[in-house]
Amino acid sequence: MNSRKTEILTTAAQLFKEKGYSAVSMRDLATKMGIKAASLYNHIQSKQEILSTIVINVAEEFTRGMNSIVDLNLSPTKKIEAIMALHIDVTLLNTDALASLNHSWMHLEEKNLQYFEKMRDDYEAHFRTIIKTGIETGEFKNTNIEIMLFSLLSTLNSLYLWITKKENIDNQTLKEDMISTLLKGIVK
Amino acid sequence: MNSRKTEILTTAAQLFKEKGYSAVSMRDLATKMGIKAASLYNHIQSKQEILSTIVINVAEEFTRGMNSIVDLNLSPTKKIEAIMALHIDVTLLNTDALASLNHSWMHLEEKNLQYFEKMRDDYEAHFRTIIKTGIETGEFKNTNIEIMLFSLLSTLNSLYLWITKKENIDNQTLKEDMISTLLKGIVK
DNA sequence: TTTTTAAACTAACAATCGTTAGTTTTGTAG
DNA sequence: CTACAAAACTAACGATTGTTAGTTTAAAAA
Repeated sequence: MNSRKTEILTTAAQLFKEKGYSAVSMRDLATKMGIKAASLYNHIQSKQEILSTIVINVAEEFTRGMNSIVDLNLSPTKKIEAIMALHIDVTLLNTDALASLNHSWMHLEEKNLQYFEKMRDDYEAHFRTIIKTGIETGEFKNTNIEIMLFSLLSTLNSLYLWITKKENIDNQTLKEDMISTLLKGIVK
Repeated sequence: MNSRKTEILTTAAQLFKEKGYSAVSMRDLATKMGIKAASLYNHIQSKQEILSTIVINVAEEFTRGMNSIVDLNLSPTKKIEAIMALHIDVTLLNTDALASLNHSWMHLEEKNLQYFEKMRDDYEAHFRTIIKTGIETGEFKNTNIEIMLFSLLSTLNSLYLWITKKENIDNQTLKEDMISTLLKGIVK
């Protein structure tokens, strides 16, 4: 639809990735787009709207993905593999937005902040349930569940920092190697 | 030594953890300390000095730790276990500072920025060498080395986000379970 | 050619930023 | 009691912040 607005959002996401939301001024953003700061307001309502659009859209994408996976009739192992594929796919398509999701979400205002935190907590709860089920069925080791959850999530959440440096790895190999490393470890 | 300066640094680290360096004003910091912004300058030279002291100190601690481990006569597996112990110990003692190290390092000025990036790159290179040796000796699987490195590092770097929530886990159990999860995976 | 519309512009606003200068308060050592 | 030093204060600075109001430009529609 409004392609000029899309350009603003993608440019802002790039800048937010480099310096964070607060350190990027509307004049910085305008300069990068080759226009004046005031001109931005022909397309967007506020700086806050830029941030919330970037963060909420990609958060909703994760939420939709997780909700689909939860409903599938799969083993816990296969569900976790599906979650990893979700993260890799979403991260490859929204690398810069994921930097804002990870670093700048706390600058969302009241309403969107609550909405974001709800989605994040629900996501984590679904993930935790899948791991717990895997322990109960005997697929997973009986190690501390929070440590397992945290290890998987922090690696998946950090993907955006690293995924663009490895353009030589194809999507399928990346998924397979990440699944192997995270599920089965690195030692023989 | 100067205890008032130390109070400023720890208070600033708390605020930087919540909102990031750029979003914390000197007036915010002063208010949290119960004084006026101008009074801060009796103890510190600039806002930048606060950030660089916080970040560089803890970065140097990691550098010293890694340099010690590299020199030890240990197997790659044992060296990686030592690195994990290092991260857990440093993170427990400097939780707030690690938030700045992870989120606000890019606001360091020229000289300290280069110094920080050098330490970070050297740290990563040492880590990579240990993994590579482990693959060569047959201790580790022959999976993509960058994926292994990234998985381990991103989990260890994210510890600060999570470690304070788990005060019920004692240090030793935390180390053992993290070593198990990261080295041997979660599936049986 | 005239009209309309999207998207840029200039100029300015009130608020806030990091920081400095100079002064006052407070507690301790002589 | 006096003198001194540490650490607070008030007041203000020039720069930058997000944003608004009103105007001009450029291209498409009539």
